[in-house]
Amino acid sequence: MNKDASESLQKAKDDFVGQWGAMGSSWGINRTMAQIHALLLVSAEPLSTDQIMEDLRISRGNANTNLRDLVGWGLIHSVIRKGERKEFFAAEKDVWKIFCTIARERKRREVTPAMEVLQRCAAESKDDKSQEGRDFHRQMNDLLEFMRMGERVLDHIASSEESRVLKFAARFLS
Amino acid sequence: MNKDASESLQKAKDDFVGQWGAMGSSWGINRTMAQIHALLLVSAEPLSTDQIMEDLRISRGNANTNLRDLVGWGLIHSVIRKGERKEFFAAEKDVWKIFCTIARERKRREVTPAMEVLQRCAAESKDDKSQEGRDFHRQMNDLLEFMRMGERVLDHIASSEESRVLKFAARFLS
DNA sequence: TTTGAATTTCAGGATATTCTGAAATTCGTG
DNA sequence: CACGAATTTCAGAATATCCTGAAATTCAAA
Repeated sequence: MNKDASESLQKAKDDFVGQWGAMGSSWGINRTMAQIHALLLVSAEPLSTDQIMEDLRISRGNANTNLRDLVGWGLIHSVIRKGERKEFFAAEKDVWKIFCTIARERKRREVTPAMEVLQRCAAESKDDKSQEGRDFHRQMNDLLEFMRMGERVLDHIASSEESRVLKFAARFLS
Repeated sequence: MNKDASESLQKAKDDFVGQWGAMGSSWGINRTMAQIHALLLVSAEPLSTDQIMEDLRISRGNANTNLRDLVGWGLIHSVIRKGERKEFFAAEKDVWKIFCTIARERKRREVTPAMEVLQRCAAESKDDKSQEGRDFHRQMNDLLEFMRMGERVLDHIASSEESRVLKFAARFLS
């Protein structure tokens, strides 16, 4: 992963990349994507597609697809080096920024569509006066309201300074 | 799903169950499990395995496995009716409680193991004095610290009254 | 415009996950 | 006990997801 790293450091990095990749699955992220992200997270220098292929023993197609997806998420970006023809990739390393990016993207990809479903189901049952109907409508609205609140809080967190959020968290915990 | 529900209400419920199931995938939950949960969430009465099989058109084995998993998550519980031999299932419907349950379980199943990995990687690189080594160690610790903070906040949220949390959220948002 | 390195695409193969259905087991009841 | 309803288990089938490798495409440099 980096020729300068000592053997034991290299082992620790490989460990991280491997484990982080395995974790990806349970988070609904494919293994390769999580591994590439982990690899770039602990790489001192930007890496080329070929370096990533070699390091993780994966095909070019696989590397390319997942790199594009990671760029799409905003978790990595490409780096162009003077005089070099090929593209390199580097990960955002600031944990707070990573968190905000993931929160923003998961909201866009998963939370918003879910809320649209709830919205529609609530609307469809608005005029049903039976007990069943009222209960269902209530349940949809409860879920909706909860998610709206969560969304607002996350938006606010993601658009605040880390220090301000931490200060608030500290106050909350005390 | 319930013989009393009007046709349009029935359609809204089916819509919810179907869509919620599809959503499950992107949240790393299998479709059937999400569907069963959705079905029980909007069912006025507890349902038996056979009713669930019929409603969702799934096999007994599938129904049984996923019901057990949902019980394991604490999202549903079985209901024994006097004089009835078979088991019925009902979902917790309070949104706040559902949230706390999911937060607790995902923490146990996903966050804690991830933190153990980070902990180990940080330890393995503690004595490496190279720049590479220091950077890696720092990165592991940053991630770890961030997750610890998140964990503490979530724990605190999940063990507080909903009203207290909402009050704090309101203050944060203002 | 030509050349070839770099990147992208995607059909088909490889894996992983989920589901079925029936047999095995459990367990309340007579 | 013996019966049979209810539940559990699990091998194999069905499906969904991911990966490979090679051909097609893009694009900078000459």
